[in-house]
Amino acid sequence: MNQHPPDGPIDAISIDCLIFGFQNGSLEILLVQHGEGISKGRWALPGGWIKYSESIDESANRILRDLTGVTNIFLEQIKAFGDVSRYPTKRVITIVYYALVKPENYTLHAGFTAADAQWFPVDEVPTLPYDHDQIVAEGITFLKEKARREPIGFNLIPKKFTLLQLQALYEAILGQRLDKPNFRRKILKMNFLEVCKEKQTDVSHRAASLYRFDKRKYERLKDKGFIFEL
Amino acid sequence: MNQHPPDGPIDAISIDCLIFGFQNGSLEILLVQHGEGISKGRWALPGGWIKYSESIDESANRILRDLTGVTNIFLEQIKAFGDVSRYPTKRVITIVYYALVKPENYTLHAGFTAADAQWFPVDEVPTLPYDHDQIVAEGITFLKEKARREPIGFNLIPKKFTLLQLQALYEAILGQRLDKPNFRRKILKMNFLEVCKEKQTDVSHRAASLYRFDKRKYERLKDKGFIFEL
DNA sequence: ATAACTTATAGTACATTTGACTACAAGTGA
DNA sequence: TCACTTGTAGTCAAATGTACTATAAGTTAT
Repeated sequence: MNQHPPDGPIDAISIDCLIFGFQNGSLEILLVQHGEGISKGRWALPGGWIKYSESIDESANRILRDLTGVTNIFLEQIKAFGDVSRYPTKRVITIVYYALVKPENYTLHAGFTAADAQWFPVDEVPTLPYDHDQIVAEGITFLKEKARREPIGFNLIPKKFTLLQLQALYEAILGQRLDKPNFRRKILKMNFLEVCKEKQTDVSHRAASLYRFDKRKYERLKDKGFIFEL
Repeated sequence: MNQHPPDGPIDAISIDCLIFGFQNGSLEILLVQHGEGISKGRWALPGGWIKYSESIDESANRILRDLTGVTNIFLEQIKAFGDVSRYPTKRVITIVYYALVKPENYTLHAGFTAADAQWFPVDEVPTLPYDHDQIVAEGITFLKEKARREPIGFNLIPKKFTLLQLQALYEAILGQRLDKPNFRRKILKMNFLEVCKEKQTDVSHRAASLYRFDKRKYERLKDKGFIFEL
C-alpha cells in the first residue's frame, strides 16, 4: 500500500455507475458522453478509477458526486464484470454500482472527461461501448428483483407522493400494469406509509392524499420479521 | 494488456471462494489452512490471484478446481469486497464467488500455499483473518436469499433424493424447521420434480420414494413466468 | 347549477395459498 | 402380532390474491 501515491489510480480496476431515475412515467438511466479517448463522442456509463486511499464504496460515492453533485443517496454494489477483452486497451475489471435518484433534484453538469451528461429512458438507451450493454441489461434485471423485495422505490420519487404515483413507478420498474385498488390495499397494509395532512394540488380532478415513506416504521417492522414484497 | 505476461497475476485483485457443502444435516464451508505467509497456520477462505489471460469467472473456476479437483459445478459471483485495509500488506480488492458442492463426491487435497483443507459447519467456523469473517457472514445471508428464490439447493444433495432429505437441506440453509406435509405439497406442486421408480434402500422403516430435479421442466416453467419460492 | 368527466377510495366475492393439524399406510424388528 | 418409525394423504380455518363494482370528491363545460 506504500509504493503508490494514495490518490493515484489502481488502473486494473474501475467503477461504473448505473444511475436510475424516474421521469415522465418511465425509468431512465444517466449516461455521459466521452470527451476524449478511444470512445470519444460515444455515450457510456459514468465511471472512473478507484484510488488507493479509498474503499470501493467511497470510490463509487466520489465518482457519482463528481458527476452529478449528489451526495447521501442510495448507492449499492451490484457485482464485478471481468471478461478478458471487455476493455480494449488493457485488462480492466470493473465493479458496478447502482444508484436511485430523483432527476428533478439535480442539474446535470458534465465533468472530467465527459463532454455531456443526459438521461435516457431504459428502452431508448443507445448501443454502448465495452460491455456496457451487458451491464445495463443485468443492472435492470437486478433492479427489478431488488425493487420487488426491498422498498427502494421511494428513492426515485418525491418525499411526498400519491399512491398512484407510487403505482406508476412500480409499473415502470416491473414493466407490468397493476390493479389500482389492490395495489393501494397491499401497500397500505404494510403499515410503513404515513398519510400527510396535505393533498395533491394543481390537478384538475379530485386531489389524492399525499403519503410519506416512514423509514423508521419500516425498520421496526423488518426487525420483527416483516418482509416487503411487492 | 500487452505489457504483462498473460499468466501473471493482477496483484491488486484476488478471488475468494465460499464453497458450501451439506453434510451430517448441516451446512458446511470449505476452508484452507495457510502454509506460508503472514497468516501461516490460520484457516481462511480458499482464494488466489486473477491472471491476465482469464476472465474472473474462469479464474474462480480454476482456483476452485485446483483446490478441490472439482469441475463443472454451480459457481456464481457474489460481489467484490474492497475496504482499504482489508488486506494487510497491500491494497487488494477481492471478488467473492460461491459454489455449492456435494462433499461426498470429492476428496479434499490441499494444494499450492495451503497446508490443509477441511469442512467446517457454518456455526463452527473459527475466526478468520482479513475480512473473511464479514465475507462468510454476507455469503450466508446471500445463500439464504438465493436458496429461497432459486432451486439451487439441488446442487447440494445427490441426484436422487427423498423429500425428507430435501426438507432437511432447506431447514439447514434457512435455519428453521418446516412442516413435513406442507413442504411436500408445496414442492411437488411446483411440478419440476420427477418420481424415480426406485425407492430408498437400507432404511429400517418404510422406504420413501426417490425424486429427481428435472432441470428442463424447471426451465420451461420459468420461461412461462413461474417463480420458485421456497 | 348541473351534467359529464376524471381520479380517489371503499368494498365485495371468489379462488388460491398457507399453516397447523389429524389420520392412515407401509414398512422394520422384537 | 405388536410397537415403532417414517411416508403420504387429507382436513379445515385463516390469510391472501385477483378481478371486479360502486361510490365519493373534485374539475370543467354547458
